[in-house]
Amino acid sequence: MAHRTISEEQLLDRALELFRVHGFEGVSLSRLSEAIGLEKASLYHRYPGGKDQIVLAAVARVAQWFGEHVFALLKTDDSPRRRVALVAEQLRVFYRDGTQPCVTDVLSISGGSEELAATLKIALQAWLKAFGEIARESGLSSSVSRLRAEEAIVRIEGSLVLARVLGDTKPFQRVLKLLPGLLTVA
Amino acid sequence: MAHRTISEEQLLDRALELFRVHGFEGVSLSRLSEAIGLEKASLYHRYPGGKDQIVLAAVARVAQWFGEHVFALLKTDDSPRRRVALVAEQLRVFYRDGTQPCVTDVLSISGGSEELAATLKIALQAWLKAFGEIARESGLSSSVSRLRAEEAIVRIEGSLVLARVLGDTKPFQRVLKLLPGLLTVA
DNA sequence: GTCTATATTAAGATAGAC
DNA sequence: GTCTATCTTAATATAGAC
Repeated sequence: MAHRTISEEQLLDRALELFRVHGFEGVSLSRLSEAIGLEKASLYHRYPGGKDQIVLAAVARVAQWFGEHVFALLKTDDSPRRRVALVAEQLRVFYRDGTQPCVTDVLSISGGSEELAATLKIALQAWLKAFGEIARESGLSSSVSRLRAEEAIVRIEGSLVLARVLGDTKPFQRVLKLLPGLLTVA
Repeated sequence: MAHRTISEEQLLDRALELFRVHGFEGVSLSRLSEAIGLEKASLYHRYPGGKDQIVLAAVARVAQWFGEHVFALLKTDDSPRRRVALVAEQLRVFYRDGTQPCVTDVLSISGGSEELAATLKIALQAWLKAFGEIARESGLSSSVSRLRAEEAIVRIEGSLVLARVLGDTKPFQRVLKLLPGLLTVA
C-alpha cells in the first residue's frame, strides 16, 4: 500500500460509517484498515487500544456533533417550537432521512467495552436532558417534559429500527414532523 | 465432553438467548457450543449450514411463539380492548419486563444472511398487520389503524433500545400500559 | 447423533524497517 | 507516521472414530 495520510476527522468519520451499520463485533481491523486507507499497524500506532479505542473516539465525535448541531440549537433565542423544528432538520441530516441507523442502538449491542456502554449511556442521558429542558422552557411541567423527552427519543429510536428492518423510512419522517408538537406546548 | 443430548426446542431457546443479546456477529459457534452443551461438530451435524441456519431456526421459533401467544390472542371473542391488554401481558413475558432486547432489532444489524434479513422483515410485517387488524376491528379507520400499529411497534422497539442503553425499563412498561388505548378506540 | 482431532481462514496485535 | 512481515489466538468448518 502506498504511503498515505489522513486527518483524524476523516479517519473517525469513516470508522463511524462502518460501526453504525455493522456494529462493534461486525467491524474488524482489516475492514477498518481498508475503509480508512491505512494499514492495521498504522491504526495501532494512532490508537494503541485498537478497535475499542477507535470506536470510543468515533462516538466522542458524534457526541461533539450533537453538541454543536442539536444541543446548541436548543439554546438560541428563537421560540421553543422553532428551535425544535430546526433540531428535527439536523436529525434528518444525521440519520440521512432515516436510512442510517442510530449509533447508540447499534453500538449498545453487547461486544464493546464497559467504557463504550457507559459513554453511550451518558450521551443518551444528555439527549434526554436537552429535550426535557426545551419542553420545560416551552411551558410544560417538569414531569410532563421528562415524559415527552423520553417519548420523542423512544419514537426516534424505534422508527429507525423499523426503517432498517422494513426499508421504510416513513415512520421516521413522521416522527420528525411531530417533534415540535411533542416537545412544546401548542 | 460427556455424550449429551438435547431437544430441538431447548437447543434453539439457548441459541436465541445468545443471539438476541449479542447479535449475529457477537455469537460464535464456540459460544453456542458451550451454551447449548454440544460440541461444534454436533451442531454442524444438526445444522449443516452452521450459524446461519441455527439463527434462522431460532427466529422461526420466535415467529411460532408470536403466532401462538400474540396473533392467536388477537382473534379470540373478547373485546378488542381486552385482547390487546392480554397481548401486552404476553409481550411483557417475551421481553422479560423490558430487560431482554428485541430479536428483530438486534439481528437486523448487518452480518447475517440475506435470508435472515428477509425473515425478520416478514415477521415484523406480520406483527404490523396483526396490530392493524385489531385496531380496525375496534372501530378505527383503515388508515388510522395502520398508523396506530406502526406507532405501537415503534414505541415498543424504541423503549427496548432505551432499556438496553440506560438500564431503565420504565418507558417500556409505560408503552405496554398505553397499548390498549393506542390500538383501540376509547 | 455425538464425540475428538484437525484443517483453514481471519481476527487482534506487535516488531522493526523506512 | 506509515509500511511490510509476522505472531498468536479464535473463528468457521470438516474427517472420521465411537
